[in-house]
Amino acid sequence: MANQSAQLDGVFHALSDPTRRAVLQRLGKGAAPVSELAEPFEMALPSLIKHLKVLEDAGLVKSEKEGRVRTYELVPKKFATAERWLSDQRALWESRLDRLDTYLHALEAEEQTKAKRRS
Amino acid sequence: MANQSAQLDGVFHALSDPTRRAVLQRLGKGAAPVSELAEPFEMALPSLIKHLKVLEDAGLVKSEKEGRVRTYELVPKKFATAERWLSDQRALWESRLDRLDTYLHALEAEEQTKAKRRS
DNA sequence: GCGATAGGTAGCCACATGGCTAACCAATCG
DNA sequence: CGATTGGTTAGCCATGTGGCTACCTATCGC
Repeated sequence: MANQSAQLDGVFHALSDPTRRAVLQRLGKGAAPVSELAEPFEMALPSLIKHLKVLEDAGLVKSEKEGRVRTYELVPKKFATAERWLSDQRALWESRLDRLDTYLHALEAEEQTKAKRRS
Repeated sequence: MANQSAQLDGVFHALSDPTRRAVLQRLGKGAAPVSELAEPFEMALPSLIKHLKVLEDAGLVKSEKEGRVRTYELVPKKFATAERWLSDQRALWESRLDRLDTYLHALEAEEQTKAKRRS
């Protein structure tokens, strides 16, 4: 778990590009060689290969070469890094809103007490 | 929901920087003015303000100015955009793995049938 | 061995990003 | 009013990113 933050940088950056997200989406349906991954896009091969490198550096994807074909596949575990950060974040503000809610209810209850005293 | 993809670009890009994630984390505990958000960081004010702009452009955060103080607060709804993409992704490959699992079990069952036939 | 196929490298370019300083508002305070 | 405080704008710089073309390498099929 060394340098969680740097990992998040890489993962989120990798996800911030539509081409790369499309590649991931494709890989969600199963492993595929470079040529197949490249097929849906207009761009030149080297451009796509750069994207694949970004994804692999981020750890979202891994590849292996057999003969002249390199096959890529998803590393689902890595997605969890991002998901965890987001859900931790949500837990943070949700708990705050809960406390706020509790506080507001407490206030309201107090108001009612006062109202009764006044009546 | 116009141009989902461009939104994801912005959100994920905004999340890909440790400073910005730290700011979000801080805002998870409640709204805060610029000066308070800037306090934990070494960097010059204008640099941090750029980060705040990125966050606001991505829609993760909103701000309002009162007097000379600008207060920022979280827009939790926006996080859902990212979370949804990730969980959709996961649903995709999980269903695939399920099918694969089913397939493997089917294969195994068939093998056993054959084995019985052979015996 | 030779040509076709699959991929990879190098190097270029335009533009975006993240940092800075300096100078500039615009409220407040005394 | 004048100084201070809280932000903001402008503009500079180095580096990163995403695209390209051109060329190179390695395997495969015949």
